[in-house]
Amino acid sequence: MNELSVELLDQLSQIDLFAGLLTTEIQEILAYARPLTLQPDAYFFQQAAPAKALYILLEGQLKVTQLTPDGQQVVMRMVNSLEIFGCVAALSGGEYPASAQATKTCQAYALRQKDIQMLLPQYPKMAMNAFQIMVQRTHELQDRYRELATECVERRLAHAVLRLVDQSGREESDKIVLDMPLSRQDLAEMIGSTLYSVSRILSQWEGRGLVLAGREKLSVVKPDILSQIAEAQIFSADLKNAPI
Amino acid sequence: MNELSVELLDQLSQIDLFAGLLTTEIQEILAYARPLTLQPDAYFFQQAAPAKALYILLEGQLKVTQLTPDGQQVVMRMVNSLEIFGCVAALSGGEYPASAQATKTCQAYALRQKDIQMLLPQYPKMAMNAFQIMVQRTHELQDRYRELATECVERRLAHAVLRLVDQSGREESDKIVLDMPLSRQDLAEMIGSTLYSVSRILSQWEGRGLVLAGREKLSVVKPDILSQIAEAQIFSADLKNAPI
DNA sequence: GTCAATTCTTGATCCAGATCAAATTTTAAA
DNA sequence: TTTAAAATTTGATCTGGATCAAGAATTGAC
Repeated sequence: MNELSVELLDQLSQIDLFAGLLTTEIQEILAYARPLTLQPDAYFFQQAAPAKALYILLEGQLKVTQLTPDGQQVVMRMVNSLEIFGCVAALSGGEYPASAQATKTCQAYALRQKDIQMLLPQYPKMAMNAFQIMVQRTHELQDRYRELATECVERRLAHAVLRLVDQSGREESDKIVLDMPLSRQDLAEMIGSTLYSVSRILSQWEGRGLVLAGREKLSVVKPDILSQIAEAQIFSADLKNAPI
Repeated sequence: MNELSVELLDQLSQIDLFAGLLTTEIQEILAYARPLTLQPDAYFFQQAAPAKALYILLEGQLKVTQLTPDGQQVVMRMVNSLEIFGCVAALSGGEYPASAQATKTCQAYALRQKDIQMLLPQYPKMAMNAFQIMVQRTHELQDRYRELATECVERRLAHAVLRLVDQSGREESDKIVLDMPLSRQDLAEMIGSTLYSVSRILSQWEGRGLVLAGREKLSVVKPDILSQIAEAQIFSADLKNAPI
């Protein structure tokens, strides 16, 4: 349909789903895609809605969350540029198991389920990529599950922050800035804790010069120490009786 | 290679991975598979070993576990007859993210990674199935993650027991028997708790006539009440002050 | 600027469930 | 049958982190 710019195509070929495909093939596939823009806080889809489309995020950021029957929220995943989400829709078809809500202004492509079903057999390479992505996703989720089952809140928070740094950290001279609105509540929902516990730990980290925390802002000053906390080389508790 | 019996082929066609395939196709695929038998407690593969094969469980049962750096175990999944496991190996190739240990005598087929890579494009239907299975797996894992993040031990245990009932419960006249060695420790590892907490809850359930618990044995007498506990319709705590 | 709405901090308290410590029961092996 | 090993129960205690409560800081609207 629409002609895609060279830069855009260059971006698109970086998407895992399209790895190894020719740009002409990507164009053929995207002929079926519908572009859309969402403002922060808007939803791509809501939990339990019929899964109609898979999305490719071009620009922006969003979170995938599940709501429990009693209203608690759990953040399953943060999605960044050039990642796909709503994969369940791709084939299984049922309902979205979670909601997807923009945390920044988002530009994305939507691929309808019936188009995907038609396209996947036509582009086996893409099917393989999709499979690969799901395996990867399961793998990550397993790690987080183990983390939640066995690690204390401080370590889980360290892991979560480091993951965010990896995914969307912008390096400045003396720190790594997380360019997104990120409340204590958000962090708590990522690690299965409460905003109070997160606040306490961040305050303590800030006191030790590991991070800079503001209202819905966070920068990491010493990622290496954070890694040590995440990997249990060091406990904050150890510092209490540490020699000066 | 080997001729497969009619009964076996009938069983095999029930496997999700082979859904929609012709029995001749299944035979072609399984020509590449290597059959193997494992005694209880033996490992199909260990965590961090190079992922060389995907397995199809014909008969028996096993558990997929992750070990934390400090030696705690987490049960990621119980695998029953006609399910596949070690899917990571199928494509991504890296290392097994978990170990697979037989809990009963197991009969399985192993499909080597290189054979899978060759077969998948040849049988697009199978590739679709594999994808579907991974989506399903992710879905389940998400649910368990949310459960772990938000629910109390008693409810998580109820969920876990009901899942086991679904997967491998054998119905008797007055109860549903879980035909597998199942220690308090095993259950604890499935829900991210301790054997002490599990023991206390099972004792309490037994006192209320919901289950029959023995050494490495468990039967469910009132699955409906267990469902209510799992879904928080009822709390054990409520009973303390309940009218007689 | 002022005001109101959010978000965040921090102290105080509480509790589910982990940990510890002994029995006790079950099972299997000698 | 005796005995030892493993699994389980159950009481006692402890504690990480949730919950509650009350300000303080930040932000945006007017």
